[in-house]
Amino acid sequence: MRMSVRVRFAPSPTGPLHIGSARTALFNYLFARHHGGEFLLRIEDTDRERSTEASTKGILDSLDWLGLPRDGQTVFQSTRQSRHAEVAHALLESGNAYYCFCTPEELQRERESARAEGRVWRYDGRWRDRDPATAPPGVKPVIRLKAPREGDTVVHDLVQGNVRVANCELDDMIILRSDGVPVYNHSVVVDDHDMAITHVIRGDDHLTNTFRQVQIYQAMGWELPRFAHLPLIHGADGTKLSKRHGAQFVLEFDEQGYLPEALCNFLLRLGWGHGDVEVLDRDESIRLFDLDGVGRAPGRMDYAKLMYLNGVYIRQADDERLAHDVLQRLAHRTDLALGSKAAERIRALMPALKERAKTLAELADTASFLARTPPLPFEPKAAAILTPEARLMLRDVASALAATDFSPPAIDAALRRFAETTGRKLGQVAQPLRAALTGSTASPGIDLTLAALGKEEALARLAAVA
RNA sequence: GUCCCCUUCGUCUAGUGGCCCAGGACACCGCCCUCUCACGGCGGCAACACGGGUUCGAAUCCCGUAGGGGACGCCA
Repeated sequence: MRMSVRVRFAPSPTGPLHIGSARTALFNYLFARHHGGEFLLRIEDTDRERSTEASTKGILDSLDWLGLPRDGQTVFQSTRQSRHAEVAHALLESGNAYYCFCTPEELQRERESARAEGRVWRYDGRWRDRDPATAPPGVKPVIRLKAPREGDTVVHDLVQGNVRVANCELDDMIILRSDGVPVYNHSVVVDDHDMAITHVIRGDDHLTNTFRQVQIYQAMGWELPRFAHLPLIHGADGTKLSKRHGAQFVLEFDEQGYLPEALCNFLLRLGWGHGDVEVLDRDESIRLFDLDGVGRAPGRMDYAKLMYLNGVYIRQADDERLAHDVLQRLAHRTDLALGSKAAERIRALMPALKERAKTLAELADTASFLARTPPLPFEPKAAAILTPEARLMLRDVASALAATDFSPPAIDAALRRFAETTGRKLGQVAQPLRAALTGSTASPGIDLTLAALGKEEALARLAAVA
């Protein structure tokens, strides 16, 4: 019988959801859906010092924004500490773990002097076989795993291949702290086992932890999950992604006007490939995604490519959705008159507006002229176009326009006729018009722009400059 | 320092011994379309890290070297 796939995303709530974590979540989600399995969320909040509820909420919000719904209840690791301790004691009883009475200070000292002499330091297992009765008084012990000292530990990684390390390189790890709180590497194993996780898909930074985790599975006689370690995401210069590289948290991308589907598409293609496919929607991603397409080298963040994809998705997006977002982004602007008329104009011009925007922020910006009242602020280039001659011409254009029903085809016909009869090129008419109407030198087609403004507003704007 | 991993155009990748003097996408540069800006179309620039093997034949297999990354906590 084949067990159905069960994966989990396990962030620690110590800050906003990072773009790298978002990709890990995405890959887990796609893998689960592709195989008809389940995608669970576990919040690893055992570090009480650094974990915050605000971070947990931020993670949930980020996952929702990305469109990654979870199956089942969210597991909070902190609620499972007694279970973790129970397993640690079971290991103690089966002889696979032991009490160690070394103090943190003692170990710290040894580590430092080893480092100073350029030696590698590992815990030597001095309490492995020592009688706890000989323990110094007043020292609360930790529990350490009695790890094998001979042979190798091997991880059969679905992405990285078979990775092997000699057991003599690994020391006896602490699984339960002296205060009874379990250690991460131990909690993870117990939780993954209890949650019946079949595939552990996580960042590459956990690969070396995996050896120690495997030792716990083996000591407990538990079946191993399959592991898949995803390469990390770096900044454009190949170093660890940080603030100076640009946005790095999921909700920052939201603020900057990226669509979740664009970010997901970008993240998927960073470190995963399937022939020549570049643009994949969610259904297609689920259909094609599998671990064998994941590369092994770390990827670099490429904001230009993200922006390109964002443009693709904006063009495909529903007009109403975009208009709604634009209105929200414009809501705080005090220089605009955001009434129902403005909203109507923005809706009307959205099909043309979205053709030329790469982000929602840019979309809002290019739509903002529709929500102004004359006199408009003019960009320098636009002001330069509005020469006295141009303004004079605009009077005649206005009366030609006034005679139409203000539908785009009628406007287009009237403008072409005007240009022809006055011996001008269409551009010589359209550009001054655009400047007067929008305050800018770039906008959607002049016929669409005029129609979206409506006859009354358009003529008022022309009158204001003529 | 020790251990582990990685290495195809600037970036993401296709490529699993002959189909590759290496394909696609983004970026960049030209041209076309055109009332502006975008979109779109056409074209261009540009890579198998290096050195040794194995083989009739290597981007693909093996070994070194170099560079990059990650892990080495009573953090997660």
